[in-house]
Amino acid sequence: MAIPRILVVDDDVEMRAMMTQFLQQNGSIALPAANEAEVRRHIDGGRVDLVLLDVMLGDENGLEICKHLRREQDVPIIMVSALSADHQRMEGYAVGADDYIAKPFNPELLLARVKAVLSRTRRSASLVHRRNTKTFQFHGWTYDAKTSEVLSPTKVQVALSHRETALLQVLLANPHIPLTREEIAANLDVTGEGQPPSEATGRAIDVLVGRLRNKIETNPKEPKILKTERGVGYVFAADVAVSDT
Amino acid sequence: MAIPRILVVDDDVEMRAMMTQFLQQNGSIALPAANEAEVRRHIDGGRVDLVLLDVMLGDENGLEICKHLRREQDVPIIMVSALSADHQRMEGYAVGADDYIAKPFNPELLLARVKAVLSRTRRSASLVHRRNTKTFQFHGWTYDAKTSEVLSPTKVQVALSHRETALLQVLLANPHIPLTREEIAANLDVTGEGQPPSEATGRAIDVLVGRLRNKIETNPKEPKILKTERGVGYVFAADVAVSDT
DNA sequence: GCAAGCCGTTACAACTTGTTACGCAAGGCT
DNA sequence: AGCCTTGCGTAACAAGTTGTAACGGCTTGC
Repeated sequence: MAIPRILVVDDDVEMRAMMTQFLQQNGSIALPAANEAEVRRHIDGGRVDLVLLDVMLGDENGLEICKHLRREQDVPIIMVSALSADHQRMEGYAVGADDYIAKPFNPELLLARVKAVLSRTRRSASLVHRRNTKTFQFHGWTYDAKTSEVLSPTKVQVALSHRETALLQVLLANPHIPLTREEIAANLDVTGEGQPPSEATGRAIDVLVGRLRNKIETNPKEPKILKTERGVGYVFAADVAVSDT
Repeated sequence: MAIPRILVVDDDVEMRAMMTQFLQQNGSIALPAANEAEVRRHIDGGRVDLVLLDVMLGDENGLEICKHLRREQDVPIIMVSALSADHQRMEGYAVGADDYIAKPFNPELLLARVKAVLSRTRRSASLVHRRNTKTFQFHGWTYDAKTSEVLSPTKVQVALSHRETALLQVLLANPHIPLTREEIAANLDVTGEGQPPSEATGRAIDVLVGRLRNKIETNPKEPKILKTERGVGYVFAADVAVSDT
């Protein structure tokens, strides 16, 4: 990320000065504010990556401001307050704060928590776009997670059904790790997005595995990729190379 | 989001039992683990939305595990520890933890912080996930996006197929807006997660609409909810109330 | 009114997918 | 070694899903 812009909201001038100065020394841009109007101006106007919001702001209330912000904004908010009782903290979380830090605090710790919230925001933002854009390669085969297409070593497309695709995804995510039928079933249903609420019972997984083998094993009688772990379950026994697209 | 799946990592059996039980009572799925191997197994295998990670795990170290996970995973991690000195907390944040909670802790506060981290993750992620936490009401009917369940005005569950559910979702997202067959088909495939790459041609949508009407219209011959827009397509003609879950 | 579309509906066929049953193979036990 | 129990592969089946096609009624414009 670029240099983070942090809005410091506190009506105590000294405290605000201390915090802004400290943040700036540690590589952030710190913007001061003392009331809701100023907060709003900054957020609506420029980019703000995180808000450090004091709870007691003269005749205004940080909790209220947080609640208002949450109604329309996803901006990360860390509440800062001398009110450190559990129920007061929980009130902060209840109105949508990402963290709640009691005063007085260790500035280094504040910085650590700011960084934690910022990196969680960043990681989550990039995740979604990446997740479905991967390509898996194993034993010459290719599985494209975006299109759910499977290509044989000779680059011929092979048609897999819903569940076969889901099974392959589960297996690809766990190469060389033996999975029980229960584990497979549970993850299959997750992939299926709740449509079939049936956590497949009986021998369904066995049959499914057999069908997948028929499609992706050169010799289904002697599986090289999807091996049986007697008494346990199944293993995806090939090395998997994952590449972003 | 669907029900959050939380991995509880602690080598103290009682503590782990307390935490898992509490989380489950509060609407999460809690998965127990006691060492890095088990953690890895769960994370690689199934979906895990958040990890509650104890620092002192017999001869293993939660900080190390956290560091390892962060090398390849974006999964949210909350460290839990009896080590509550500032430098110990900061060590937790330094290895990539999203939060650091000192033992002993108030379970309610733990829950609040878990929720805070999860919702930060969710907010930063995408609308797609958010969409699945809602309940839609129209004409006495209820559609729960989480479970894909449909309840009739008399609260009897009605079974919809994959595509019928997908169709209903598309319509619910566009109340009172006439949609062409092409628009519907395109959105159906998005919902279907790329499995059937067929952008349903011909009269498929008509038939699908007919089938859905048979299930959710009091009198399918005279549709009050899913109306036909002659020469255009179809409209979801009921008011929709959306509520978060 | 009448013809041309447009739409509802039924019938059908292709697929998918879980269940059952049968037979073979792998280990364990004596 | 030989037998026996248990687990696994798979073929056959049944239930359900979903797109296509065809027929007939209804609307619309002339």
